[in-house]
Amino acid sequence: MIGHIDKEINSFLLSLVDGSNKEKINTIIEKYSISITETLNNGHITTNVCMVAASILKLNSAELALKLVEKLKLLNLFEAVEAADPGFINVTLHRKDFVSIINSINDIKERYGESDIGNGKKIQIEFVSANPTGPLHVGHGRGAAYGDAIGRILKATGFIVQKEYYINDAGRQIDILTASVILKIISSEISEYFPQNAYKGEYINEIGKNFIKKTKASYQNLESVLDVQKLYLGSKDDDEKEIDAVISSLKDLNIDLWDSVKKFSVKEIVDSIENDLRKFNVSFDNWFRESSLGNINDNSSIIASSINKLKRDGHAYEKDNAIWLNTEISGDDKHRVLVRDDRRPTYFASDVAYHKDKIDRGFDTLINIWGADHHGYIKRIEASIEALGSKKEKMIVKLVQFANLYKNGKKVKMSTRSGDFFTLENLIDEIGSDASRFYYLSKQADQHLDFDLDLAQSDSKENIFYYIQYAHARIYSLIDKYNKNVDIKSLNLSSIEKNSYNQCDDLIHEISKYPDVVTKASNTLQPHLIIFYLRDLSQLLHSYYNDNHVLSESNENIEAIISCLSSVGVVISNGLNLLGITPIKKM
RNA sequence: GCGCCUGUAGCUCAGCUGGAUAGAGCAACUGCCUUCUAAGCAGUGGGUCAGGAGUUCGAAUCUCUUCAGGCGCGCCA
Repeated sequence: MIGHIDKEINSFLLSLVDGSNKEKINTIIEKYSISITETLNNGHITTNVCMVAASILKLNSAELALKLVEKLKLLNLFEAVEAADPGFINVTLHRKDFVSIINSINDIKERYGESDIGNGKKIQIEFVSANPTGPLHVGHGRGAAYGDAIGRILKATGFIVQKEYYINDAGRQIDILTASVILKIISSEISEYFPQNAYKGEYINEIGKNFIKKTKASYQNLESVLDVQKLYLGSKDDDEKEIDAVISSLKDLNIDLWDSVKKFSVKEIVDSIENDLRKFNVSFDNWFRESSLGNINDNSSIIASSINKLKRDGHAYEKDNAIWLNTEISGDDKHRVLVRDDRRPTYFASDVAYHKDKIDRGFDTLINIWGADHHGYIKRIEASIEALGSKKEKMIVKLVQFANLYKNGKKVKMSTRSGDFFTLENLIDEIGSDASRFYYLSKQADQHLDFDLDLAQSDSKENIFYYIQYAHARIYSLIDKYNKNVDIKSLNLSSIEKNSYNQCDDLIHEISKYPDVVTKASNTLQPHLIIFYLRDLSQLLHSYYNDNHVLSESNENIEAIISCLSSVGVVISNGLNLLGITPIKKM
């Protein structure tokens, strides 16, 4: 129906102007909206086109509205078409058309809400990408839930989506991890030495033990392969220098042991991260390793060729023995170092090469989901994208703010270095994957979130997660009670169609809004819109349920009601699925 | 100092590509379980949308400005 009106509006607009003003018409078409009304008081469909047109063409909006009303009436498609101040047009559908949404939903089920607005555009979403130096914590959980949800939403709206995890398996943090594991192995046998800046969590111990178990044949006696007396070269005055000294002496002492512990540790941690994410119902299509960008000294590597191209094109230059990138192109406030004066590349250099590689892989849009503390990093990456000859608009960075956990009314402390923290796995074990995802997504991603564990487990209406699930469960238990084997599509809708039963009208109106909600969530990358919509829909369902005793209605009414409630259930289920949450049928 | 985010009911938040009387939950008060799940429903009270100025037929929404809070500004990752 909206399609019909849209078409009519376009020809109406063209009739208002002569050929020279086509540009203004396009502006109007871009700006006006046509949508399902907020409440049934204003009919079923509304548009503000006359007000928008009036302001751009300097005409009177009320007069335009009257003209358009006449035109729409001539179509003979609607029950009523009315103008409302100061220029709204409200369309009331024939009852049969208004109700027909029930059958279409029951017909296409899980596809209701899907669209092709993405038009097959290829989008890549890179998220989580936590350093493989320890388990995922609750901060990572929010990015995981968010990235996965927008992946599902974009896919449902016609985009081709790839979800990618970038593994920082090269660089200093990994060296510290490797050193930590080796020192744990030694210290359990030989000495107690452990630098301040090494990783200390229990998981380091576990990795050490597993390494010994799996490789005891080749490294039976650690003392023979590693002369630990030489370890104490490091200066103990400076924590940073100390760990660096330990790293380089461990490498010098036995590079084979170093490499094999490094490989083993990264694998152990990546496996455990993948495992946690699986429990969280998050999967990735691709795991990209920083190490695959290659070595800066190898001219054929991605990282070297990226830097060489930047230098060739005059965007990167040498100064003070380092290589710098001019990032002013994007409004960054200073130039950034790509390669240090000791010829080691910075983290930024890897990221420049990584983004070049992503663009070379042919995506139309790259979505990066980063912790909000990285926002200062956006401009320099944009600059590198432009400098490499692409458009910075290709990349969209979505920032995810920190989440604070509260338990028994108190903030749960989190600190990574001490090794004592609340992991994502802890969270899932405590309240479940679905409730966790729900609360992570219940607020805009770029704003601080207070995550209340007690609320997420409580039995009250305040716990929106269960409020929505309860609505879904009520519908299915009612259908079961009516007839466990009912074929919904065979039910007769006539008593709602004939308006002899209209208590479901608010529900019907609400479910007809759902596709707009999904579209908006996709356009704005905001999954929380779906949560708030589902809460409103659930509220209408609970209210209806309380006021009406379905199974004591006439047979004809029951058939129509069950059919309608089933379509409501489909919508709740579809919405939850877009968030990666499994709808429940029994509480 | 510069950049980003935020300020809406006592509390936690929706609403922000401008649109119809500013919404919801909690808390307070009042009702509803012999009937399909009370993890529910109905009702009452509660607002200078931080302050000011501007653009507009129309501003919580856009612009400017002031105030308040958070975060970021490494040859760290």
